[in-house]
Amino acid sequence: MASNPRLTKFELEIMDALWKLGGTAAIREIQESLPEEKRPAYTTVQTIIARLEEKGAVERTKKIGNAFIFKALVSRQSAHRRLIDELLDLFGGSAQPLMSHLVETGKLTLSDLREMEKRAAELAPETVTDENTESEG
Amino acid sequence: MASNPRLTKFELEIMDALWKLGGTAAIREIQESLPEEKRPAYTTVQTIIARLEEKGAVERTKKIGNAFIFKALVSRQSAHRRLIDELLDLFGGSAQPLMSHLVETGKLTLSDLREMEKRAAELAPETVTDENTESEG
DNA sequence: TGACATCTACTACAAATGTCGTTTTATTTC
DNA sequence: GAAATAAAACGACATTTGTAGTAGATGTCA
Repeated sequence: MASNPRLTKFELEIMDALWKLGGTAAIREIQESLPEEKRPAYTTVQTIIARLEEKGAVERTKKIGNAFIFKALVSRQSAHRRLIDELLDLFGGSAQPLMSHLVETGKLTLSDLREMEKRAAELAPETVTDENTESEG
Repeated sequence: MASNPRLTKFELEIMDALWKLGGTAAIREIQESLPEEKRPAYTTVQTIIARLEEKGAVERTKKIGNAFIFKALVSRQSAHRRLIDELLDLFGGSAQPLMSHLVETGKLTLSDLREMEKRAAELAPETVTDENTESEG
């Protein structure tokens, strides 16, 4: 589980581009996949990729023409997990205050919650009926 | 809504100390309220407070002796909101992927969700019965 | 009022981040 | 195999963040 490095916002954006390209791409592809308005210079992307390489977030696989092809080594999933964990840390490690916030600001609706409940129920077969919910044996 | 500035991790920690002290305190108090293991030098706290001042997150109110008393201008609430919004941005603005993650990693349990549901129901009297819940607009 | 304790103001500095430009090297094409 | 092209390597610079030292102002106490 070693590498799940801390990535900056910008690094995340580059990773996101890479993920969207299927997890494997050349620098030029990545650069050109970014929205024109905020498209950094080729060498900027190059620098970021180099840093991502140092951090173990991507690696170069083969060469096509004279360009290296890079592959994502961290998944969107794990990058997201990392972000979330860091946020939770700031909230004292618990997800509840975070939830409250989302509910209070309308970012989470009742039906979102119901969906989640189903999912949680699947993952935790422990689910008890209703009144029966006390102490375990 | 002007001031809800981006704060760094460290700045957040200092703000947290300040909030815990009731939102108003002198630098010395803040510094000494931090856990010994990771207590920065007095002047370090001073520097951070100065930066927080520039960012409009705190202001100096009065003087007691020769020390300034600082007051938090951003609430824990709004600082948290800011953090969450930024995280959500990275998730494409929607809270659901975030939720899924929390559920899947066990950070959120069924009963957490049930709690939240109650809260949501209170906030949104719109609550629909069950089957009636689909598409609109 | 002078010695001492505290603060504030100012300065400094390294590491991380954002953002390239230039030089070198490899590839392709006559 | 030399010119044109594209990419890689390397280096650079401003800003932000983490971290603190020092000098000068201010308050305190005998």
